[in-house]
Amino acid sequence: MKLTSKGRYAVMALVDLARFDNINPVSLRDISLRQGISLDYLEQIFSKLKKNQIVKSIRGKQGGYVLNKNPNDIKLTNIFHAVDEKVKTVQCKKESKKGCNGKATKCITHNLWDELEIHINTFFENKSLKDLLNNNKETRV
Amino acid sequence: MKLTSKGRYAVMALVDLARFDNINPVSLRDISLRQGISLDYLEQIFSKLKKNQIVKSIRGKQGGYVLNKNPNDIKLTNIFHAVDEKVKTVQCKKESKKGCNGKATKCITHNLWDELEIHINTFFENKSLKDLLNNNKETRV
DNA sequence: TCTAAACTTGACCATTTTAGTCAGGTATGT
DNA sequence: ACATACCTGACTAAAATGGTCAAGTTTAGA
Repeated sequence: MKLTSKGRYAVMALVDLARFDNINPVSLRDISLRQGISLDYLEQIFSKLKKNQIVKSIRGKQGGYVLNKNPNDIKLTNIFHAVDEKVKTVQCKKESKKGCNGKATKCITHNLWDELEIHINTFFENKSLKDLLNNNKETRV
Repeated sequence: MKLTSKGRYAVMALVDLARFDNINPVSLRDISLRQGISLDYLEQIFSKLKKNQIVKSIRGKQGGYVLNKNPNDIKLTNIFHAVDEKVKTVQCKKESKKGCNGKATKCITHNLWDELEIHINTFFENKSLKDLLNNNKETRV
């Protein structure tokens, strides 16, 4: 199981944004340069972040993006949800309470994968942008 | 981030195996039928499980596979490692202690991804086949 | 001894996902 | 008016996924 770069980039970009948006909006071009992420790709990502009210955009010259919430209120789970980075451990539909893979019974390890999904999502729910900013100030290894 | 079916199948197959290998070796054909997994695919998976000493094989008629260890000593992490299901959250090389993506400095969210990786791996290290067997007897929902 | 069941190995492949690129827009501060 | 920046959708090469297929070897049991 691996994290896609869409999710990774989204978080990187938002941390970058959070550090620089104190006064002026931050342009994607700047983020692109600082973080080494393709500008075109960033635009796709920010389009989704905007749809999910995580950032606001200011168009025109001197424009850019600004956080739309307090960094403390932006959890990893919100970011990942916005860019469709989701945790999937089971193939079977969630809705069909019993029966996986067209069988009459629940697959033998169903509970395990549910547990795993919860385990991972808990991590994402407890981690906010604020946490990452602090963490980064310490530049701890 | 999602679990691949190679990893999922490996665990399903081993739980199945653990339940039936008390007396005789279990054939992949049986597992295939019970779990609804392609026989050819199972063969690939068991070849790896065998290389990693998780199962033993008995060839010939009436042959099949048997666990090579106590279910309590087979952790999820062992199974996933055997079938190359690994948790990857960073693109950057582990070895290069400083510097991600060819940059001089660590990427801004590096610590986060490391934490996440540890968080997930901890789950895998603490879960054994034995746990899954018990869990399944209870048939809890 | 013959045969069928079962493991063994390696090549092959269609589909899907990923990680972008490209080409055009539109809005707005100076 | 023009440069800067956001906005949108189509497109695509490469990798990963989730298998299939073919051709073995081994061994129990009739």
